[in-house]
Amino acid sequence: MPELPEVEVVRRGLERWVAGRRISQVEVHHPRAVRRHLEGTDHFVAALTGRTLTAAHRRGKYLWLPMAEPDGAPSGRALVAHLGMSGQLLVEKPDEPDEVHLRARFRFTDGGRELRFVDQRTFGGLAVEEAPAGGLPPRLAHIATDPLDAAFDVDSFSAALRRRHTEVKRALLDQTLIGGVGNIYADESLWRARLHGARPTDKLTRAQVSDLLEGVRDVLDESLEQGGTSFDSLYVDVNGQSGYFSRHLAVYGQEDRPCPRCGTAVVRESFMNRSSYSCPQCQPRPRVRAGR
DNA sequence: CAATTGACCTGTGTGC
DNA sequence: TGCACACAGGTCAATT
Repeated sequence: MPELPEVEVVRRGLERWVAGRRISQVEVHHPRAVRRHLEGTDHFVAALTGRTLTAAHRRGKYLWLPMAEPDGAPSGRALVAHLGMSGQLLVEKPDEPDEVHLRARFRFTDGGRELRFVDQRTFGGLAVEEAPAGGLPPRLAHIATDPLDAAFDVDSFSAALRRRHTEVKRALLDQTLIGGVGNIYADESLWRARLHGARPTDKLTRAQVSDLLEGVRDVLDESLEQGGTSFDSLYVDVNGQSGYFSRHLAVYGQEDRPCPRCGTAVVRESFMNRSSYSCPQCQPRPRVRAGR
């Protein structure tokens, strides 16, 4: 599934292959793909047709592409995309056969490769949103910056984290606190920081928060390196999975396999309706759990 | 107001 | 062979 590094790879691909091109035609093949565009499918199509996509930006796992009017003036709006769990943005020759789960297609006035949104499970989606020139769309304002962003503020993150009364894994997954961290990176970061996900955030020391943040930063950096290996291809691909998943995961999906640090068997626990993986030796459960 | 839970979705794998 | 069901999990509305 697309995680932050894969989304960043997609952003780079869009920047390279799509930015600067003018849309000639838009097809929506599944209404659910544009459900976040509240004015409806027709409005979505009309808002994009004839406009130029001028750039590609990312905030957490969200992407947005600002648009320009036919005369070149900024339109004050942007195409916003979220890949959900199975979404892909592909740049393909027009004669490539349609994918089974093709949800939307964008053709361009240059007659070149088209942009396709393919999404098996339709958790992802597209919308046209207000977006001030050079700024963040207000609809994405609640998404916090990520540690790869120059604007990320370590001190305010640390303070916010320790002000919370919740478990540390919940906090890592809370996009209003830190952007871009999903289930996989949360588990990997916690393992690196030797913290169990159920540790209460308000009891974390400054040093533990610092270790945790370093873990997040390292795992994002390393996986971006992996996911980045294929971004030179013509496809704006989401399959960064191959390299990263097989080689770099210490605990995620590694139930019963030895912890790379101490050899203890990794355990899987159910948490927030999803799986959590950890090393019971390196990441002991807290004695007093967060909550009430 | 902060924390937490459930709905949304479909392909894949497993057990009976 | 076919069926039922668990699982994957990001986001947001609804609820506590």
